[in-house]
Formats: sequence, C-alpha cells, structure tokens
Amino acid sequence: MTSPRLRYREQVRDEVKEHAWAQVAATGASALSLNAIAKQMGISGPALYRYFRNRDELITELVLDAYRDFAAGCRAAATAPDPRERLTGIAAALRAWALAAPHRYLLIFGTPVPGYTAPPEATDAAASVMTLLLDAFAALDGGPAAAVDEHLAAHREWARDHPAAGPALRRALVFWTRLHGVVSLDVAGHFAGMGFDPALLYAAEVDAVVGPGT
Amino acid sequence: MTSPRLRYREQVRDEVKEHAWAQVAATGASALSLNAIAKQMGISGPALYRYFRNRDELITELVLDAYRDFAAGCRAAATAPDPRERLTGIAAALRAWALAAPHRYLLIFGTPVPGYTAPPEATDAAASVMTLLLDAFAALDGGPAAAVDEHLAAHREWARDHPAAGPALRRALVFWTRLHGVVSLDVAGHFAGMGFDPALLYAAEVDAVVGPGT
DNA sequence: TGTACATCAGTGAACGCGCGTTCACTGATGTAC
DNA sequence: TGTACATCAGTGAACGCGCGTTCACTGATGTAC
Repeated sequence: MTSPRLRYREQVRDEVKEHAWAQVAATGASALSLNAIAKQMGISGPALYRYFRNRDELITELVLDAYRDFAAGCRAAATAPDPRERLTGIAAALRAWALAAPHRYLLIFGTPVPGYTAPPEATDAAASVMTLLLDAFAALDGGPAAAVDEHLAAHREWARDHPAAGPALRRALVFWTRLHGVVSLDVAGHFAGMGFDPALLYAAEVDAVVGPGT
Repeated sequence: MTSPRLRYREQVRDEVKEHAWAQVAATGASALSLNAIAKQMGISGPALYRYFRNRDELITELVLDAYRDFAAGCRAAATAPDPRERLTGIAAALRAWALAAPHRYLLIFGTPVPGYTAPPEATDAAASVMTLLLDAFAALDGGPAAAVDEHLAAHREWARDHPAAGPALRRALVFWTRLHGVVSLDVAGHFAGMGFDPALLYAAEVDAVVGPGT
C-alpha cells in the first residue's frame, strides 16, 4: 500500500532518469547536466534536489540500473537446459542489449567516467553474469587445455571461487572478452563504413568458443 | 632552415599538447579545458589561440597524433620475416601502447567524444595496421574455414581490397577484435581486483589465433 | 653596424553562457481529530 | 463531513565558478635597408 506521495516520487524519479539517459546518449555521461534535465521537464533546477541528493547520485543510479538490466537480460536468456543453448542465448542477449542503447553499454564497459568509481553492487551484477558462463562451460566440459589454465585455476577469486576446471574457467573468460571485443568496436563505430556485417562476425566468434574446439 | 619563430611555435604547440594529454588522462577528453591548460603553462587563456584555432582543433590534433603513434608502433613491431613473429610483435606492441597511456588508447578506441568525428587520416592509420595483419595472415595461410569467410571475402572493401583468401581475412579481423577485447576490458578497469594476470590471458588469446588452429 | 619598420606572441578586460548547489519562501496535498 | 495542522513539491533569487572566444592593446623579436 504505497502512499500516493511515494508513488509520485517514484514516477518523477523515473522521468528524471529517462531524460538523463537521453542526455547521456547525446553528449556522454560526463556532460550530464541537472539544469538541462530540469529545463526539459519544465521545472526549475533546484526542484531535482527533492529527488536526488546531487549529480553523483543520479549517475550512480544510472550505472546501477544499467548493470541490473544487463544482468537480468543475460539471466533471462540463459534458461535452456542445454549449456550450448544457454551460451548462444547469453551472447545474443549481450549484443542486442548493447546495440539497443550503445551509450548504456559504454557507460558500463567503455571509458570510465572521470572521478567516478562504481559501487560494489555493480560489480556483483557483472559477476553474476560470469557465473552463468562458468556454469555453462563447466557443464560443457572438454576442450583442449592451454597454458593459462593453471594460472586461472590457481587464482580463482576472480570467478568467486567457482569450482569449474581450468579449461572451463579459461573458456568462460575468453568468451567474455571476445564478445566484448566485437561489440565494443562495433558500438564505438569502428566498423562503420567497413561494408561487412558485424552480426556475422559476432556469430563466428560465438561458434568458435561454443563449438567443440577452443 | 626553419626560422627561430617557427621553431618556437612548434615548441609551444607541443607543450600545449603535453598538458592537454595530462588533462585527458585526468578528466577525459570531453572535459578538456583550454583555460586550464593556459593556467598550467603560466600564460593567459587567449594566448592559446595563437597556436590553435579553437578547442576542436586541439582535440583533432591529439586524436591524429594518437593514431599516428599507434600505427608507427605497430609497424615498428612488424619487421620480422616470419609472419608469426610479426603477429606476436604487433600484439605485444598494441597492448604495451594501450597500457602505457590508457587515456590515449581510450580516446581512439573507447567511447567516442560526443559531437566529434575523426578525420579520414585517422581511419587511414587504423587501416594501415589492418594491412599489416592481413599481410601476415595471408603469408601464414592454412587454418580451417568458417561460415563467415565467404561474406568477408565478398565485401572486402573493409580490407581495402586486400587479396588475401577468406580464412586469412577472417583471422586478421578476429585477431583484431580479440586483442581489443582483452585490452579494452583491462584498460577500462574491469579486471581490477580479479586476481589473475591479464598479460597471461592476452598471451593465450594471441596463441589461439597465431598458433595452428583458429 | 645602425636604424626603421613589420611581424607576431602575449595580455587583460569583457561577452554571454551554463554549471552545481543553497536558501528562504509559497502553496498544494495528505493526515488526524 | 469539516476543520487544523504537518508534510513536502516546487519556485526564484542568489552564490561563485569556469568555460570558449573576441577584441584592442603592448612590447619584444626578427627583417630590410
């Protein structure tokens, strides 16, 4: 039974965030301006301070929402019993999520906002996606070993002590970096005017890891 | 026989750029401030307009310098007769270059500066590095085919019509995206506190492509 | 070698602008009796 | 159902600040005779 006032608060907060996202898309997060958002909403600048303590809190909110949304999208795409299907599902979700809102992807995975450090909840969301990958590759098993496997297994804090074997640890990590390699170059515009279809390149990369070999 | 005045001009321009780089490293390119640079140099703000038409020209200069320096570093690392050695050399140069000045790497390959589009000379520099990769993989030959190969071969404008075979085209492109995958996540701080050594992961990725298989 | 002149680096004042944030306030909304 | 009071959204003025950029100027540096 949320009071009407609380509900109204939530509504306005959401509206502020929407305008904030539009601004991040247009000019980047580091140029985010509270006054500009207020003007767009037809209210005065100081009014925003009823809803956010300051500019930094707004940005933190955006970052957290992005992380949460990203993790939720990956989780939703990883429900199949077959680990291979789960992996291709996550890969598709990741790219679709990034392309749907490049600025949102870049806010998380691109150039860090100067002077801003992400809160631990953000890292947790990213780690939860990594767990999805680790589970899938552990279930997949097999694949040749590599020199790094030992090292990764010996320092498995990064995997939150997931019990997967060395090759699975590596394949999960490599899956992660390869997907981001294609997506981040794509989103940053480095494939623009190159003529080929980035989706096919992406699919090839997914196949290369999810298929039998490394 | 450059006149002393011209030489002085060059000197000051370089000094301005140095301070500009320091500022990009500290607060990102979108927050670059001419007045702040002038203050650091102990001169008045308007004095800078003797050396750069405006803020945009300074940024363009930085971007171009970064691209040129990057391409030169890759070229210098790719002089060995053996294509495998050339590839590992380029890979090492790329990572070292990125880690030596993360902000410089991010200025080129990270989140695009809002409202700024890189001049064609910049794209040319990137293309010249791609040519190094294409030459090497063409010389390497072999490796299994993949489904994308045909597509990439059919649209080889992106490779500036390099005559390499399908698999070589793909391997060059994939080499590129994989290296950036590891480096960009590293540089953006996403491996921070994870415990493993990114250098080993990077080496594994280089081996995976430069070694026999895909 | 010395003088006259042109070039040009750098200054300080000024322009309009937008920023984040505070403060004391008005007026509407919801609550308690 | 009606009144009294507390809560709280939103306002407008004000703060100090830094930004990019222009302008008319001073004074040093280099060039031509």
